[in-house]
Amino acid sequence: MQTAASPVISAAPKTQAERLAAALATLNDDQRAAVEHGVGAAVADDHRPLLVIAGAGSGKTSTLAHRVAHLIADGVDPQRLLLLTFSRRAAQEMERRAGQVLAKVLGLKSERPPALPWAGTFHGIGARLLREYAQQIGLDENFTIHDRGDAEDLMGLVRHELGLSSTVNRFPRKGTCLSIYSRCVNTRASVAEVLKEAFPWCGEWEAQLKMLFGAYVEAKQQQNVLDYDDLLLYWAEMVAEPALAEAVGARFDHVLLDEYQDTNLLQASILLAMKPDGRGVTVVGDDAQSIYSFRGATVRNILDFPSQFSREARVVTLERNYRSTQPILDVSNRVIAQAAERHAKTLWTDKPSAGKPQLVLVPDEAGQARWVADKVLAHREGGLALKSQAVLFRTSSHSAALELELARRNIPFVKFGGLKFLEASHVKDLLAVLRFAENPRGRMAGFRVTQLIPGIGPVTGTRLLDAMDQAADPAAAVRDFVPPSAAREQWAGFAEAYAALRTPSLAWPADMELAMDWYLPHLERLYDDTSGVRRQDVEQLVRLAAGYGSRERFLTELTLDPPEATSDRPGPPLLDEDYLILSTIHSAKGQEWNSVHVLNVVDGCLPADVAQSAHELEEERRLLYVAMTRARDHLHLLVPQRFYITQQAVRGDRHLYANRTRFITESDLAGFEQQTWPPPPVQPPAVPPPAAVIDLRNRMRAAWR
DNA sequence: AGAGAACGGCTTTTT
DNA sequence: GCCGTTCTCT
Repeated sequence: MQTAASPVISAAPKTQAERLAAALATLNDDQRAAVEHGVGAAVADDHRPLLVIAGAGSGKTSTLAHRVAHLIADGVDPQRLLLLTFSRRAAQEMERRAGQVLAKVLGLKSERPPALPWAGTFHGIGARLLREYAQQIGLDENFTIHDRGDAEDLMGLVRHELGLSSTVNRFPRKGTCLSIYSRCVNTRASVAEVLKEAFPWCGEWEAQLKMLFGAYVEAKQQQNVLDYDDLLLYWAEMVAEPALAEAVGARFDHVLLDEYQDTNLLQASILLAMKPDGRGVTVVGDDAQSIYSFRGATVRNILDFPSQFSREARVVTLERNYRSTQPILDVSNRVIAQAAERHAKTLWTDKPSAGKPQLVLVPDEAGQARWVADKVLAHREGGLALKSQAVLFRTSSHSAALELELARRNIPFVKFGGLKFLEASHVKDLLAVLRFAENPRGRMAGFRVTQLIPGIGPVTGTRLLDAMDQAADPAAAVRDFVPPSAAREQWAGFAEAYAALRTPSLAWPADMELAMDWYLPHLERLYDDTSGVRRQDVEQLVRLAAGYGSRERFLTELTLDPPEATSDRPGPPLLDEDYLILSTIHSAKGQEWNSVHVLNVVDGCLPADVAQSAHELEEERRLLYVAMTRARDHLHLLVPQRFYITQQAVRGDRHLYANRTRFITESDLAGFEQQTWPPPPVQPPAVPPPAAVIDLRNRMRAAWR
């Protein structure tokens, strides 16, 4: 993006105005329009909200970072700048990039550019604001946060207590119940509407579900816990009060939101309540990349944005792509061109092309794994670091065969998405100990901890929690509790550890050592065959703990932003080590690599066979589009022709003959270099069909009859 | 009665 | 590999 060397650039700019001009010169006209909107004396009276439609690879992050830097250089206090991103990783990246621009513009040498204290995810910022305003909204500021697993377990418990687990016709499972509840909250729709739209097979249970959700909400309140949805819901309800909306809104001069296409109605209502006239609001997104509707996100937010505020928004569209070659854009554009409703745009580039993307037919998943591993190594020979290559897939399990192949060939990799570190039961165990100390009223954590002690089962565990509900001093209640005789000895140790963890003078991360000392013997006993790796995870957690200021911060931030890669491989790779990226398409959002492989580009995988409605299928199309547009120079789509189904044990192993994804039509094929691997034999060997099949397997069985 | 072992069924994507 | 149910042992 650097402009051609010119005499003006050759001398370092002296004044801030010159440095600012130099920074802006690196942007194209549309990007510059987005960066400068309403900033600076000339246009300072333009208070329209700003919508930036940013196509894939159009320099969105750079544009947003420049805008942030520009605002700060113009005098906006970084404390008064709210930057909402989709993930914490994205927030950190934005802070880093804005910092770089700022350092240049302000002419900083060794001083650090100002930090962005209010950059984070919707959920993370929500948690911070709610703790700060807790007293004003009748919340106990020491609340703990339930992750998806905890929330499901609590839902399951309430479901059981209401007698819904023993219904004759099966009542929806706890995970389904939570999904329905969550969708109601995030889309602001009634149970009836959500059932009709998204869970038609649960339609008969509307009345019971409402009762269940009421009891679930009460249980959360009694235990002083919030779930993910509550972080948005309480925030939204808070700013629905005019006085609080005014107070919270006035803290921020500018609100910038990234990935707006993946926000839901609840999030849009928060934004609207905080900034009803849209002044200082910037949202950036691409409706063609909306892939989170299963979480309640709606493309309507971005489509309707221009007319939501009391002032009409200004719309800037970024269509020039700086990432991919034209042949990659051509096939990607064709995939998305079929989409039903969108802000129409066609990406273009002047980046020189390096041949067509490949569409590779392989016999099966094992062949796919071998082909990809070969190609990855070939690219590395050609000078591409492993880190600049990625393998993307729709579903976490799709990479299983590839992971085996990579391990076999000693190709290091890190996998993003799928099962998280935090979902491993031993990690949950240890965190539950800390959470139970942080919030003694939290029954999910408490219950989990009690079950670790031999001789304590569900009944005794519940009895303890009931006793603690009545008690003024939780540690004393634990100490005085009389467990069954089988658990007497273990109990004393637990009571001691719990009391230590509740000591107010305890200085983090000493808690972590205490909790680990108590937990490790239980880990050895519970997971004797796998305790080695699990122990490493626990140690990893202890190391992680030192990076946080307090127990509360550690628990909150870990829940809201869990480490993304699991460590069943040897720990996080060292920074200087090279490794291949494996990622679900969802987790690949916003990223780019020099070479991208997409696995299982077949009907049933992409689109996933669970996607049935027209609306769901459209989202699958966008997923493929997102995957393809991650590639800079090389794109390889893999089509295994046979697909083994091992999960349905009913009939043993079966395989299906798969078809190329329906999103790439016959006429789209011209855009690809098609390859079949292994190459068909030059002269097909004429193997005559056997006259009679000799059934060796039967002989083997017969030998024992 | 309550704890713990054993078995059968199912598995998208994530803050 | 995990969840929920059923079976068995103390």
